[in-house]
Amino acid sequence: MRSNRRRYEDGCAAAHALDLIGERWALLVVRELALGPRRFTDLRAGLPTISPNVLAQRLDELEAAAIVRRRRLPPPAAARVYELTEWGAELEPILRDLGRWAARSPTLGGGRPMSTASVILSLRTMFDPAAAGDFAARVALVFDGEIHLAVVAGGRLAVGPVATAPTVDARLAGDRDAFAAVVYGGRPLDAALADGLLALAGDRAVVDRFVRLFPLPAPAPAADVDRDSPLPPAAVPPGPTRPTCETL
Amino acid sequence: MRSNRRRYEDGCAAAHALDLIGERWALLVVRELALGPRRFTDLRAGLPTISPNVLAQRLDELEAAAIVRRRRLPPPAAARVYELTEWGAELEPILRDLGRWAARSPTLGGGRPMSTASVILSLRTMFDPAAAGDFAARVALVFDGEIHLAVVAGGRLAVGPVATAPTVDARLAGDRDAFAAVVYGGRPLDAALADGLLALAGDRAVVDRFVRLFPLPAPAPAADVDRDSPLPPAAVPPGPTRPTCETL
DNA sequence: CAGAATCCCCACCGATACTG
DNA sequence: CAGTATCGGTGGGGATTCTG
Repeated sequence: MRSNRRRYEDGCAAAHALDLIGERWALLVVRELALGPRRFTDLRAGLPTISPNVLAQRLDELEAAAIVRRRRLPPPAAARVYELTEWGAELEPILRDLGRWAARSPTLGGGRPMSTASVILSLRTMFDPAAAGDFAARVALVFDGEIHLAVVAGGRLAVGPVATAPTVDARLAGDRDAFAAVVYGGRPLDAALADGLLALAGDRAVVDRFVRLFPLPAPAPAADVDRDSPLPPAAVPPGPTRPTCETL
Repeated sequence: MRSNRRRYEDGCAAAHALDLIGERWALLVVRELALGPRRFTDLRAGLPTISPNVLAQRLDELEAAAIVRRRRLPPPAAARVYELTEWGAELEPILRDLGRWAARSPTLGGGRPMSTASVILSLRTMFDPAAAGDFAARVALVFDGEIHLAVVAGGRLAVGPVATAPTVDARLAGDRDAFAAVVYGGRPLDAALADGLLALAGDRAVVDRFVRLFPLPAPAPAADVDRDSPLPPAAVPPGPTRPTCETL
């Protein structure tokens, strides 16, 4: 049954990549695993609308492709967890590039819920060194009790989960989506604090600065309404050939 | 009908990217357009197993997403062509990264046919500056009568279609897959020339060197046969947290 | 030749129920 | 908690046909 899996019979390596992670949900499972091992139920929580049978099938396929490894934790936490292999973890930059590209989509709509992994990875994706300058800070983000440490220094950002509460300049806890609305939706921090969706401890000025380090890029032009425009915005020589060697 | 398109209701930008280019065949259509405008029939030739209705639907969706633009060529070539928008063309680096990642797949199998676009893009993907050193050359690759010029200089490669025959050090014409077998399959050039699948003109030594500029990386470890390995190769602290801030 | 329309079929997906 | 079983819906594969 597994043998008649639908495949592109194409020698292109990118097509093979789609054979491995092109099925529905596959890349989002990778996203959910990007910050560390997760249990089956954790994955369901991060992907609220996936069916359990589909998730199980994707995990089987990703394991067969050597992207995901299945592991049983030693007692007493006798749980089964899934984690990325070293090679599978190399998909994270691609995931970031996809996110950075799609952030310019003219059809991107905001306001939809994000998983914790999405929020943390989006910070890695959208961090702007120019916006950071020589700003330096340590900020803790707490969502669903999970602590994530963000360290900004030297125009770089490192952010990810930590096991124990670190010493920080500020700590922001509460609702992921409220946090995303402040960082990406331009919602005032005061508003999120006022309705109790976020709670702040420590240096307020640091947080005010921190949430502005992740600017959204300007969207690309939307699709033209009238199709078959005889002349494109920039004149292009007719025909299927376009020299691309002008870079040398 | 088009309104209930299946979508991830997920605020993550990468999920939105998959809403746009995650459907089956979508990214391969982008691949076929990466080297310039193509007609419907050209696309079918590069994607031999796609159904025409599916291709038409993907083109509609990609156009609605502002990734593809539809254009009617002026007479006398009264043909309709599809081309990437500027924003759509920014998917090419992601396509390359995907190909470079998948080239390490333990389940990558060779020998399947590649479209012309795949072959040319694969050269951009797998070009190794270290292998090139200070080698410099101009090589023409002719597949199905389409001329592609590859220029190697200063540890860089530029390759793409050209309209008219350029002055080159060497010229290789014939079968795409035979060319791929020489570059990626380690097949001796002599064998391909002997079959008549490839024809060489100009400096043979240049071609011998050129085809070695695109080394395949070593594959990643395959999936472990015994699942639930209690201890992974490298000991990992149990639990869903893994600090990732050690880079600072 | 370009591409839209139609048919059938099946694999996949989604949802719910169920079980060790 | 970690999946499996089942069933209905749908989108894709493939073939064919039609039209400009």
